[in-house]
Amino acid sequence: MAKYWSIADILSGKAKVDDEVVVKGWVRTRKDSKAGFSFINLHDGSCFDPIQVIANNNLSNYESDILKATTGSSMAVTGKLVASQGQGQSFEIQATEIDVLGLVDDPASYPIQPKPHTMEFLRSVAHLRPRTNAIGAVTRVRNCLAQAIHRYLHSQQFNWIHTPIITASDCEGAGEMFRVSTLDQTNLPLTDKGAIDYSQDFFGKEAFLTVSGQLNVETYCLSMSKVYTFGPTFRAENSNTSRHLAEFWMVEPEIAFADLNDNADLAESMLQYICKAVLDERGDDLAFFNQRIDKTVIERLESIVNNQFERMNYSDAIDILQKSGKKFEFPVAWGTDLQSEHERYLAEEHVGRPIILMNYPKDIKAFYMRMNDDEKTVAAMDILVPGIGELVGGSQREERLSVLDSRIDEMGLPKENYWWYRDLRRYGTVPHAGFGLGFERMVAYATGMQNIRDVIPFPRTPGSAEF
RNA sequence: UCCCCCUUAGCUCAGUUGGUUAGAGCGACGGACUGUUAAUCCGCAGGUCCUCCGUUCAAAUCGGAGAGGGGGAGCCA
Repeated sequence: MAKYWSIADILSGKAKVDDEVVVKGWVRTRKDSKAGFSFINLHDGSCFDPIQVIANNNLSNYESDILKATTGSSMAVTGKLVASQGQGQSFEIQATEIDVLGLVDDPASYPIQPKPHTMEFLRSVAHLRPRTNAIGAVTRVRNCLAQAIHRYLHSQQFNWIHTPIITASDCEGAGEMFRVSTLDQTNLPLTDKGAIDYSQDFFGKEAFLTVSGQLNVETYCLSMSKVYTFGPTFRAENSNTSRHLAEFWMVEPEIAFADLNDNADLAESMLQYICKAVLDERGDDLAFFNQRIDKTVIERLESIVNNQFERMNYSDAIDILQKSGKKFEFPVAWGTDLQSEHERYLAEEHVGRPIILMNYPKDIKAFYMRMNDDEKTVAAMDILVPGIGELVGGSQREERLSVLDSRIDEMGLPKENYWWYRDLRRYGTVPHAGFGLGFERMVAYATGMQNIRDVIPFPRTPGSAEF
């Protein structure tokens, strides 16, 4: 029995010429030569390139099956690995047996035709789009990034904490939440006062999908020292942009005995590591992205790996924007949040590479961010990258109970909801910090894909949860 | 949530001032040629002009409503 190989292993030279091999996959193209054979480009997802199979017309099922195998058909091929006589590939398979497993019903209307498609169209056939070059390449880069994140953090002795998806604590405060309920929506139980009686719901109280694992992961940080979450998060914001999803993945490292600079160091080092991993491991896919999607992708990744990120205080950024002589649609003033156009100017024009903005005004940031000595700013940081904008958001956390309490009061938050979060400051508190990396934004940055809906298999956005 | 744009063949798009039988490229299919690889050449098929209502002698074209999609802004990751 010949060995079943992945196309990646064969094309990278792991099989020997003259070996008998088996490959299985889907037909990308088939061209028939009157010289008495067909060229079949077979793809199995293991790498960017398909392998070329030569099917002679003396195969018993040549007329009956092989000539019917159009683009998208599946087959198992047994044959001899040989050096290619043609150009464009080093190896090819001289087939001795081809088992056509599944034909394509109606080739004329098969959505994935051997021609360019728009991303908008491919979204409408999300169940078939992984068969395209672009989405296949995105899938491999996405996987490479995910594996690299785990590998990097593991090598730094981080523990991966599986924080909950369902949360019954109404204190995450990072955005609108999706409700989780098993109550009969057509016959809701009511309290004496006419409100919905959630005490009868599944958890005995209101429950939601998480918008961030940060508060939960902080609890493990204050025991395990270096931890992270990596999983899906949900925001019920009515955001309709190429950078937002209702369901997305987020990496949130949290480190104890650390300040904002340690936090920025970690984020920078992790981003450099994972970008290097993509450069090292996915050269085939990057070559495609660089040629067809965004001619600056490789250059951009190399620039991340080879350069230190620019670090800048919020206040200095305001100065730079005000002195830029640039006319912005929104005015620049200390104390207001930066607009997209401001972030773009800083990352794309002023420094031309990723920039870490630090120490924002306290009034535009969350309650848990650590108050600086000036009592005007907090130890927050955003990493802005050209083309995407905000890729990372993080902060040093407020570890002093009294300061945390006054921030909670100042923002009018219900202190009782935070009892367990406050306990962390009562029992052995330490300085700690962390950040969140939007995983899809990272994939978009690493591939040059312009719309975040094309870097996640099945995008969920307002009004759209098809498939 | 706000502003703008789009919807015509499997896909990408033309379609003039409202006027006879709605076109092209790609793809598919058939043929020629060919160790081809974004092949090339010839031919053929393919239409609920998003849906509904209205204006009109006449609507792909004008008006209204609805559905779907996209770009930008805000929110953020």
